[in-house]
Amino acid sequence: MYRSHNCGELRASHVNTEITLSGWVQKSRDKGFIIWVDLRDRYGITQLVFDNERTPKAMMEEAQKMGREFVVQVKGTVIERASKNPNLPTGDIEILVSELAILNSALLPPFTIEDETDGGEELRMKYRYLDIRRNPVKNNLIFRAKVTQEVRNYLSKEGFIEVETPYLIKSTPEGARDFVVPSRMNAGQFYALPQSPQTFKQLLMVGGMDKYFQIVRCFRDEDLRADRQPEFTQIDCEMAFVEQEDILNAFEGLTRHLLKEVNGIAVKEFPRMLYDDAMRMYGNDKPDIRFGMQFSPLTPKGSTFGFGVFDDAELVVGITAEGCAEYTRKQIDELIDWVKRPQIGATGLVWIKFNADGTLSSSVNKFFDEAYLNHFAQQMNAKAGDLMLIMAGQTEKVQPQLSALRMELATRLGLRNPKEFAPLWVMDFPLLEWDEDTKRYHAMHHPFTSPKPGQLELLKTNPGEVKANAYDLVLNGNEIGGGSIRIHDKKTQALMFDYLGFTPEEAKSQFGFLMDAFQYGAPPHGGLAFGLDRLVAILGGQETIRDFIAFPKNNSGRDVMIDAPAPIDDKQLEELSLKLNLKA
RNA sequence: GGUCAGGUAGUUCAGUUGGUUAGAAUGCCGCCCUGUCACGGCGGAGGUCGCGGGUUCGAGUCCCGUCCAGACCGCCA
Repeated sequence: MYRSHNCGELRASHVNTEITLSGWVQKSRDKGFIIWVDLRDRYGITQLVFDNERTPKAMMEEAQKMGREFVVQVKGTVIERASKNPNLPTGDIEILVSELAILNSALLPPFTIEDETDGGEELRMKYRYLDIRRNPVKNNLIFRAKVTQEVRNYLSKEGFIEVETPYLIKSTPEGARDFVVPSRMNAGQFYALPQSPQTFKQLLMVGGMDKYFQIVRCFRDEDLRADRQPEFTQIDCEMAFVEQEDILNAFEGLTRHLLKEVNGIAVKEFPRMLYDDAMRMYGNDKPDIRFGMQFSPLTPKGSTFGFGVFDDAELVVGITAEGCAEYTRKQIDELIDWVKRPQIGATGLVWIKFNADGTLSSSVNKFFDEAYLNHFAQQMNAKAGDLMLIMAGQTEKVQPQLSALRMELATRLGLRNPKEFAPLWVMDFPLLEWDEDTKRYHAMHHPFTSPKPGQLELLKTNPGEVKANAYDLVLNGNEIGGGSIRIHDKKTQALMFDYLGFTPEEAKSQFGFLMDAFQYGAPPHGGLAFGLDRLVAILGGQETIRDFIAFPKNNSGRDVMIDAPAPIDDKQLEELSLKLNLKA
């Protein structure tokens, strides 16, 4: 038996108990006459004690040899400490060791195994197995397990069936780049790893599995970001015989359940917002509604502003930063520089201070007198002490720019409390999106999304105006889930492929299996998929998803621990009927 | 594909206008220490300044190239 207890559970009530513990040496403090060793496992730290009076000389020498991260087993007696440590749950006791076995020695770790490690990202990823010994990473993984457990609890209770769908499927040109896998038995042919189990879950609906879910890995061969991995996990769900309302209710229920069970928070509001309103009021299809600062469109007093920048603009819109009128010129200039950075790309930023004494001053005093500025202040609901920030230009440029500024200001003002959760449904997304590169419309969500009832005809005349039965679940300014009511009849699906520029032959060869299935009694259906990695990170109150993934990829899509991807040898290539064509 | 900021001791970093023997903290090693828990004291070891080329009397520092890693844009239905 390696252990009778773990390293986190012994208390004063265990004094005089004979116990066996196993774990890693966190640190030893050798005072010469006495040696304390912090023994660590997943559950906590327990202090071992060896001293000249009570420990045999040979064991004392053995104890002195133990370095960091040695794996040891001890038998001993729980004793009360002479000096207790209130910072440690086990701080009232220590173990007087009677038997010591070094189970394995350890090289000195390349970074310290502590909450505030001295290790950089790269080292931590190379030695991820050591990193996982650290509380922050370990606790994140445990937290993730809790979330997935509660997802299964809730959905199972609601009658959802967990079904696995294949990972080796077929490549399609729609959407993201596919990871492909060569087929040895079918020379010259390739599987693709799924970007999502979308078509399979729809086929499960045709198969009569009317409530399905799966916690499933998905793969997209696109460039990475801090919050984007080439393989990521979705909570994938689909339901048959449902309307949009049924789906919203079902997954609002799941989200409430998670917030309650995982975070102990009962969400009151679960508001819904139209996509058009989100864009108008927040310039963003995933607004963070933990704070206000809504967009205020500005209109001139008369027929024109008399200020070229505003008069020439498609949209003049501002946000009001409460209590920021005292920002210095330097602070405001810094904000202006911030929005002008290439990443944001704004051409400028107009500011108006509503001073505490009621006067108004601005960067555009030349063009607007105080009465005119007051007109703006009224339009923006500004009051004394507020700072108004205004952008003007093309709607599709100004909206994301001012939205970025809104988020940045909120971060600086401390309005984005990670312990506060504000979920939001954003609904009625456009069905199609114009793509400047290919000069054609693309499905904004995916090509299986159904248009709003009665809008099918509009596709012919005004495709950009067509709204879809599509919805996103937004939490604290992050899209954590998205879904739609699907098309479930062959005719509409064929029509959709036609509008998206597929020839009938292409549609048949790529998605014929789905349209065939629709001919055999496909029920109305719809669903939703949550991005689990991001959801877990947000529920955990953190920005980065990487530390909620046991073995993440780096910025270049590499696993630096196992050093993947890697070349394969010629024999393998030959088996796969592949020839490399590398540029020198 | 692009933009920005990086690569210096095991680790995290500093290094001025190009100028003597490249520093700090921490970790590591040794000795000491009668209750530590961020233990403490004294001493010590530890460097291909990512790599290659160039400018210069002289390069960690300037220039060019390259590799690696990071944030973002494009991309991600």
